Amino acid sequence: MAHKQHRGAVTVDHLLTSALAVYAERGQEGFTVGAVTQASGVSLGSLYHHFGSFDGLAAALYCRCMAQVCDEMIEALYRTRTPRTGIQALVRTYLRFIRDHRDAALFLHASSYSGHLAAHAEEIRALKNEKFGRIAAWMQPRIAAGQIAPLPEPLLEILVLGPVIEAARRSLTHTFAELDLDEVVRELPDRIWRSVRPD
Amino acid sequence: MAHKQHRGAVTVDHLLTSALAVYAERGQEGFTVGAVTQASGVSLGSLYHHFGSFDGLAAALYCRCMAQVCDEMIEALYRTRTPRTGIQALVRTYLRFIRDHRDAALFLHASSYSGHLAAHAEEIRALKNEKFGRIAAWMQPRIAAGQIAPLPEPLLEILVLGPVIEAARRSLTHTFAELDLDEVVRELPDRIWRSVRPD
DNA sequence: TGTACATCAGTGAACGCGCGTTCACTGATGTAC
DNA sequence: TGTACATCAGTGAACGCGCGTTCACTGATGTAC
Repeated sequence: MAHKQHRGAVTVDHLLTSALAVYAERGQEGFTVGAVTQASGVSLGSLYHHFGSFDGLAAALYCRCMAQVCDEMIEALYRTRTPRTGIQALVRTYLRFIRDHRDAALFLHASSYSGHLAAHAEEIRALKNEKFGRIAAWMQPRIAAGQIAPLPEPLLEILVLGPVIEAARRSLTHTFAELDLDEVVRELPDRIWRSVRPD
Repeated sequence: MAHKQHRGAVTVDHLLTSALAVYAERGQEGFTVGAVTQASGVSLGSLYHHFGSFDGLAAALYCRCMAQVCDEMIEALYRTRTPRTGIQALVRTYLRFIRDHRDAALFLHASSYSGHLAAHAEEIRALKNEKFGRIAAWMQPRIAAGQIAPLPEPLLEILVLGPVIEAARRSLTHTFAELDLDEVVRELPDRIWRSVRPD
C-alpha cells in the first residue's frame, strides 16, 4: 500500500476507519461495500482503486488492527525487566487493548474464521511472523536461562494469549453472561504466569 | 424441536449433518441454503418447514455440536477422582474432540462471532448455562475444600478453556504455522492445571 | 377393521433484493524540459 | 517560470448473480369412531 500521492493515503485511512465503525455497528452481516462507501462518503470506484476488492479492504483493516495490538504488546514487553513482569505485561496490555479498542478487537477476533481473509493469507501470515518473531526473540534467552518453562514457542503463545482471547470473546459476544473485565485484569496476569514459570 | 413424526426427525438429522459437511468443505462463504439443500437432497420447502429460516438451521447445528462437546467433557470430568485429573480430563477431552471432530469444532468456533446466531441467542445461552452449570457444580465443592484456586467460575473457565480454544484456532485456521496437536495434548493439561491449582 | 379427516412432512417454481464488481470517464497532482 | 503530458485519484451508473424467503400445493401419517 505505497501511495504515490498524499490524498490517496488520507482516503485509505478514512475508508479503513469507516469500515471498522461499520463492522462494530452492523456486524459481520452488515459489513458490505455499500455500507462502507455510504459511511465514509468515498465513492465505490475510489474504494476499488485503492483496495482492488472488498476482501482487500478487509485484509488491510485486519493488518492494521493486528499491527496495532502487537506493537503495543511488544513495546510493553521490552520495557519490563523480569520474566514474570514481562508475561504479565503481555496479558495486561492485550486486556487493555480490548477494553480501549473494542471495535478493533472484535474485528480481529471475528475475522479469524471469516474466510474473506483467505485470499490475502500470505500477507497476513508474514505480518504475524514478523510481530510474533519479536515476542519470541524476547522469550528465547529467558527460556535458555531457565527463567521460563522450556516449552515450544507456539505452546507458550497459546498458554499466554489463549485465556486473554477467551476473555475477550466472552466480553465481546452476546451469548455469554456479563464478564467483569476489571476482575480479569486483576487475576489473569498472575495466573497465566503460573502456567509458564519454571518448576 | 419436538417432532410429531419419525421421518421428520430423520430429515432434520440429515439436514444438520449435510450442513456441517457443507460448512467444512466450503467455509462460511459457501454456507448457503442452496448448498445445503443440494448436498442433502432435501427440498427447500422441507428445510423451511423444520427450521423456519436458514439461521434457525445454523442455530440448531450450533446447539447440537455444543451439546456434544460439553457432554463428552462432563462425562470425562465426573469419572475422575482428583481435582488435578479432573482439570486435565477437561483439557484432554476438548483436545480430542477437536482432533476427532474437526468439522464440528470449526463450526462451533467460527460461529462465535458470526451473527447468524443472534436471533437464537437466548436458546443458545440456555444450553450453555445448563452444560457449564454442570461443570461449575463439579468445581464448587473443590474450591470450597481448597483443592482449586478460589477464582470466580468465569475466570476458571477462561483459564482452562482459553488455551485449548486458542490451540484449536491455530490448528483449524490457515493463517498460522502448523501446530503439533500431539505435543499440545502432552504439555497443555499439566500447564493449565498449574494455573488453577491452589498456592 | 375400515373410513374420514386433521395434521405433519415434503416439494419446487418464483420473487425481489442487495451484494461485489466493472468500466468509461473526469479531475488533481507531480514532473520533465 | 510556464506548459505539456503521464500518472494517480476519484466518480457513479449499470450489470449479473445468487442469496434467503414465500407460497400454493401434493403426499404421508396418525387418530377418532
